[in-house]
Amino acid sequence: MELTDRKKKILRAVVERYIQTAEPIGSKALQEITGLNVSSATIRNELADLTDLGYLEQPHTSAGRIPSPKGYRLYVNELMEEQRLSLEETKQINDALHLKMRELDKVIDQAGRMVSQLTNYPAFALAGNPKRPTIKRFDLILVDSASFIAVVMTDGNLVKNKLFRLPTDLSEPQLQLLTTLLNTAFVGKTLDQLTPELMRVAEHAAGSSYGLISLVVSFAMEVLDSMENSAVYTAGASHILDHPEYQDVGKAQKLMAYLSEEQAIAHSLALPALNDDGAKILIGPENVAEELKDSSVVLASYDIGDGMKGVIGVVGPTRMDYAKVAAKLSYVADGLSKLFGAPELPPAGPDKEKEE
Amino acid sequence: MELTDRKKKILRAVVERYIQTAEPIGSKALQEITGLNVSSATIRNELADLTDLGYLEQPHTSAGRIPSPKGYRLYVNELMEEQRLSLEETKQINDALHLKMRELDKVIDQAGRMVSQLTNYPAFALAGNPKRPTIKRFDLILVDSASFIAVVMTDGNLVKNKLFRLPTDLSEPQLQLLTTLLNTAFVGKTLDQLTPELMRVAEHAAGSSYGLISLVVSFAMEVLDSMENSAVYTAGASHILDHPEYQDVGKAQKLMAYLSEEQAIAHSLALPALNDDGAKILIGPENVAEELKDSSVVLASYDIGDGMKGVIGVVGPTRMDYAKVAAKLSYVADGLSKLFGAPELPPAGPDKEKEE
DNA sequence: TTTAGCACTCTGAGATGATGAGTGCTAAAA
DNA sequence: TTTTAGCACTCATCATCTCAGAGTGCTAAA
Repeated sequence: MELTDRKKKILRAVVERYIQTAEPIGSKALQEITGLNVSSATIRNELADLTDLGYLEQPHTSAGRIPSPKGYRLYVNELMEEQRLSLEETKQINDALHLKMRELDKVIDQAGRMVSQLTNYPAFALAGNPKRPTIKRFDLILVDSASFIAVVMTDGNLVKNKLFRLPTDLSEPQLQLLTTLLNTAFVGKTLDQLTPELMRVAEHAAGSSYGLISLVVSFAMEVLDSMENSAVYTAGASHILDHPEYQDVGKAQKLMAYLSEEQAIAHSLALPALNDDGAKILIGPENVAEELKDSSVVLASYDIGDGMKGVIGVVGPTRMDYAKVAAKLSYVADGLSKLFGAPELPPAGPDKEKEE
Repeated sequence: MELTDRKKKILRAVVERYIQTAEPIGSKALQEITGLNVSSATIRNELADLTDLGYLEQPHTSAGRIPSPKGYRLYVNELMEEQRLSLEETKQINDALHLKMRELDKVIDQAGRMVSQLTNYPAFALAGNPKRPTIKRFDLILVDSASFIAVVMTDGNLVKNKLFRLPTDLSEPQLQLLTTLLNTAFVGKTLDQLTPELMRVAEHAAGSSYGLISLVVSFAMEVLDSMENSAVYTAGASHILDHPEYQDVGKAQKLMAYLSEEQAIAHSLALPALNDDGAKILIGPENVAEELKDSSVVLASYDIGDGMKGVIGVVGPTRMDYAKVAAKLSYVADGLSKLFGAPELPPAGPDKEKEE
């Protein structure tokens, strides 16, 4: 059954007011802020209807009404107006995004922090890989006779390195041989395909430096493993204490403890949203995790390139300012997609008038 | 003026009991737990003395006594017995330390998390460099005609890399030339010494690929910069809510906000302790930071090698179990020093009976 | 120097009652 | 049929009060 326009208008007023004040709102106040030309008694009747329909709740008999999760859902789906960010806000985000950008990890971490600061809610961010990552190439760099650097590049264009210091000496040709060997034997393989048999074959081929094979390969396995179990970056957990719904320390503690369970966030919350476009809003009991049943989550996904995607999101009370948060989050997610999509570099020449 | 033995015994009992219960303790209870064969009235007299001397405090006229910061200090300096870790505890720490260990950053982060979990207090960890870092060598790896990997190694044996994708083509000889050029021009320089003039000279020498110089060098500058402004890893902030002194949300919030100010932790707290050996304990007002004036901090430093050191620490209420925390922290710090000090690798051959 | 005794202080937990916001219902008005 | 005014009723909140209990400081005797 569709709600009448008047009911919608009242519901919307309740939600928006409650988002601001965190206090139940009564018929008289609604009469004023809705601008409807009806008496408070009429509004009371409407409120009673909305309550029967499950859109509103009453903390106690003689308090005003607050939105129920169902009420928020209707609000988000139908009543909420898309929020435009102010110029100042977009500028702020752009500036932060174009700050120094190093490794993928750091960018994601930084983006999470920014979102948290921007929204005043705790935020999390992660990169997820829908395919199983594989190794794309190996390079070994001789540093001195007893140490070398292994550089491993994956098909997601992620590059990791590690410095190995050895108890024995090592020569350039030896390293060259190893590099060729590694590249022929292990490139294109997923974590599972790096079997002990494969290792044995390669080790055999490596002759006297067979021990190094397993060292470098186990480093490569670590890299692949860390890509599959994507790291989750959280930021701004202390913001939950800003909001009156978490003045009860017990509640705050539960939520904060959940936020530090990175794997829970990754698997039950973020990864399922990896392929949804736009902002996704999960209100109270819509959340799978028990700890989030009376909080809400807003998520947005972004493109990293090479088939990789990422998710960034915030957690807050159900009384969250969904319109604003969703707008900011989408904007940041778009910004990240663009950042990753853009060629790494501006055209080779910097802004100098030099010419050879 | 030295305290009498009896006074010390009483003070110690007050501190240890208060650490356990977080509640003021009165003369009668002390009479029992100290085992002193004197009446509660005598103890009352002693308590009055200790209070006059500033070692104890009274929350209100008719409550028991609690230790003052000065009391804790005396306890920590003279009365506290060194805590031995149980076998189980040392095993737990060892296991955690020998987990998969990738990059320096991750190890430090992981160690912080572990300490937090171990002590139930929020923890932080960082690496600090007493000298100004310099670049030790550059390597460029051609990936395909339009992209290459820059590998930068610093004198702290830290290796970082970055993948560059170019809008124009690139050849192996070109890259070789660049590598040589970078290594001759910029090795051994600190961040400050990478002047625009130096850049100009090198760019000139690079001929047509002069633009790449500035790209790689600015990456190197980022690396140096990130080493100077060492990252701080914090973990377990939610633990502060476990303790009754932070049931007041306002207090908890202030402390949590402070904990997320990484630079504050680094500069005013951790780095000054970089060269102290053993555990360092800062009680309440002994802390420089305003936000920590009624909390305590326990710190321990560890060796990373190559002159680099690191600090790991926890933050908690002044009513912290100093003995236990200091013991755990020292143990972890020692473990880290050993971990970093050990040659990266076991002897080249793994545990196989193969021989060529 | 120690102890017993006692008056005194102060907190914390209940109990009590007034206040006021807000409701639901009824009956009249539109 | 919908809207409105009127009114009795409910319930949280706040301030006030009392009371018990824990713990103290002081005095005078041991």
